Amino acid sequence: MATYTPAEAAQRSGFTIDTLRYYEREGILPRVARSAGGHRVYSDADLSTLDFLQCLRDTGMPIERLRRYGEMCQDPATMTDRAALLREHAADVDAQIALLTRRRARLTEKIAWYDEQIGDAAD
Amino acid sequence: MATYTPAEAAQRSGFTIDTLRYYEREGILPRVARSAGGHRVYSDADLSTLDFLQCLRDTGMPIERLRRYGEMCQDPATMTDRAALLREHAADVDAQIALLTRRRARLTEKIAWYDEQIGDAAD
DNA sequence: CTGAGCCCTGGAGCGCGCTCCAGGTCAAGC
DNA sequence: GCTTGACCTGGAGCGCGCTCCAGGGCTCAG
Repeated sequence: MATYTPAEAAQRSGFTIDTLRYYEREGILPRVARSAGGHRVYSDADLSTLDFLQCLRDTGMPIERLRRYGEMCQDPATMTDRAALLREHAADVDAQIALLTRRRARLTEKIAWYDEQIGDAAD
Repeated sequence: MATYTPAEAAQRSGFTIDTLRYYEREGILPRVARSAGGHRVYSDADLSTLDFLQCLRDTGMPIERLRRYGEMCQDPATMTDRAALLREHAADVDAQIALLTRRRARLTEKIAWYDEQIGDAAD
């Protein structure tokens, strides 16, 4: 089991050191292990948690919901609830993708319209 | 050509009255016509502009970029630039959709994992 | 043992995109 | 004409998600 300094954890996770501290303060990330002197020592498990958190953030899950998920992860009896939360979130993501796709089509139309205008002007 | 009060424009566009004023102040929306007493009078053209702005906002175009697009729309000589801006934005939207789709797959995996855990526990 | 560079904590500050407020003007039904 | 409610302007405030800072402690190469 490898361990990582805050700087390493930041680099590998893609979050900044400040964000890692912030997530820990907010209870999103479980309390990270410490060295004798109080410095954080990240484990592989922490990194994989961070990796999944990145996925949730990328898909627009708000901090407050992330916090609830993080809390539930502390209690093994909450698996069903966690799965439910993720299923709900997945539905949100589907809606996002659907909206974005519709809007994207709109952009295509508008671009085509511009191209037409530009073409006409060239005549 | 129908006209609309601020309240009607807000309701039809889906933006709030405050947001409409804000967009106008920021130069995103061209200066809206006024009544003798100084009240805004929105036209069908304004509403269709707003509708397209909604599309750009929904796809995450930042205010500053919106402002530049709005400015360019004042000048008919900028069609090519506008088309270029939209093409760039469309590429961003494609990237967003692609990322979201990848993350969505990740969620599916995680949910499946939870379901497996829950199933095992039930035995 | 020392110095340079990480890291610590608590709390303030920031950028975005609105949202709200005070204090006053306009519009329209009665 | 008066009242009621929508609207005006300029500017302050807010919620989110970080990001930065001061003032100090840890660590490790030399």
